[in-house]
Amino acid sequence: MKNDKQKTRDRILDAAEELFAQKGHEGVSVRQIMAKAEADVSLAYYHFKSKRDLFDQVMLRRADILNDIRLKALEAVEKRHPADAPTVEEIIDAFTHPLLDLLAREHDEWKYYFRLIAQVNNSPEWGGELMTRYFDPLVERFVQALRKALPDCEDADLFWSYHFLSGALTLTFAETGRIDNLSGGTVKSSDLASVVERMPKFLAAGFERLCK
Amino acid sequence: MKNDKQKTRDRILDAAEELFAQKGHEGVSVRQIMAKAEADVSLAYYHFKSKRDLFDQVMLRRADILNDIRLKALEAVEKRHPADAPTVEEIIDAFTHPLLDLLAREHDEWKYYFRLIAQVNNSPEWGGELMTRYFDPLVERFVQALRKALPDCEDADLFWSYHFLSGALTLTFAETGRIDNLSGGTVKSSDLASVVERMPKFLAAGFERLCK
DNA sequence: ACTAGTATTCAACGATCGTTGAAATTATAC
DNA sequence: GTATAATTTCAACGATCGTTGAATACTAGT
Repeated sequence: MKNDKQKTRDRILDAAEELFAQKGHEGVSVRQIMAKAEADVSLAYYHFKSKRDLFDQVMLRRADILNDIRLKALEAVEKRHPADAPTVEEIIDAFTHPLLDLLAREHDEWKYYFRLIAQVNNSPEWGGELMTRYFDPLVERFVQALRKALPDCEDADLFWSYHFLSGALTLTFAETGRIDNLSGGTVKSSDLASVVERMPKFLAAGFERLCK
Repeated sequence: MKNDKQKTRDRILDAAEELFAQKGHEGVSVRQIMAKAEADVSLAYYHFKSKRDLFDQVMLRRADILNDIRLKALEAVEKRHPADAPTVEEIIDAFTHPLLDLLAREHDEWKYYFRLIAQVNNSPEWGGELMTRYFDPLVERFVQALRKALPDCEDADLFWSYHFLSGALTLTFAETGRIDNLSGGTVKSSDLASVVERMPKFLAAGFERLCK
C-alpha cells in the first residue's frame, strides 16, 4: 500500500517537526516522536537511517518549497523593472513576504518548521552548516539583487545588513511570545499581517542608511 | 575553605555555561559538565538543586552585570541631554554598545554566555519566560526612552521595532559563522568592531522610518 | 586536640536513551 | 493462489541519563 507508506513516513516527519521545534534535537527522544506519530519505535529506523537523519529530513522537506516561492517572488519583482533596478524595499519584501504570508495563511502547517529554523539559525552547533547548506544559494541570489539596487554599497555593509535582516526575520519566526509580554498585549507575535507591513520598511531603511 | 568552595561552584558554572551554549540544555549531561569541571558528579547536586537549577544559575550569574552596564550607559546619554531628548541612535547605542564592547574586549569570558542568550531568546520553550524574567525591566526602561525620542510613534511600531532590534542583536551574539560562509570571508562574525559601528545606525534608521 | 560544619568521594537506583535483528504481517506481481 | 517484497511488530542490547544516601576528607572555632 504505497499510500500508507507515505502516510506513515509523513506522520513521523510531522511529529518530529513539532517536537524538535519545541524542545530541540536533543530534547526529544525517538520514542516520544514515535508515540506522537502513533507508530512503533522501530519504524523510525525503517524509514530513516538514524535520529540525525530524521532531523535532516525534517529540515529538507520544506526547504525546497521555500526557496522556490522566494525565487519566484524575486523574479516577479525584477520582471516589473526591466530597465531600472527594483528598490531595496521591493527586494526585501520579496525575501520576507512569501514566508510571512505562508506562515500567516497556513499557520498550523508551517509554524513548527519556522520555529525550528529560528532555533537552528541561532545555534552555533547547527547554524553555520545547516543554514548554509539549505538556503545560501537563494540568499546569494538576493544579495546580488541588493547589490544592484545599492551600487555604491560596500560588501561589508551589505553582508552585515543582511545579517541584521536574518536575525529580525528568524526571531519573528520563533514566535516566542516575548513581545506579547513586553508590550502588555498591545502587540501579538501571532499578528503576522502586522509584521508584513512593518518589517520590509524597517529593514530597507537600515540597508539604505548603512549603504548610502 | 571558603575560597575553594567558590572556586568549585564557579568551575561548574563555567563548564555548564560553555556546554549549554554549544549543545543546549538537553544536549548536555550533568556528567559531561562535571567532567569538564573536573569534579565528581555528585558535587553538581551539592552546589545546585538540579540540572535545571544549574541552568538557571548560569543564566542569572551574568544578567545583573549586563543590566547594570546598560542602565548606566542609558543614564549617561540622558545626562548629556538635560533639556532635549537623546537621538534614537544614541539610545540604541547605549542598549547595544556595552554588550558588544564587553563581548569584544573580554571575548573568552563572555562569548558562551552570549551564545546561550541567543539560543534562549529564539527558543519557544525558554524564550518567553526566561528572557522576560531577566531582562524585561531594563528593556522597558529603554522603550520609555525611545518613546520620548519618538513622541509621535505608535506603540505597535515601537514594539515591533524593538523586536527586530532584538533579533538582530541576538543573532550577532550567536556567532554562528554563517555570515562568514555567506560573504566568502569578507565579513567575520567575530569582528565586533565592525558590528558596533553598523548596528546602531542600521537599527536607528529602521525605528525612524517606521515611527516617522 | 576536639568538635561542628563544609566539601568531596564512592557506589548505586531505576528510567530512559539510540539502535538492532528476527519474526510476523500486509501489499504487490505473476 | 502463490511467491516476493515492503511494512510493521516484538523483544531486547548496552550505554547513559538525572539523582540520591552514606561514607570520607577537610576546614574553622574553641
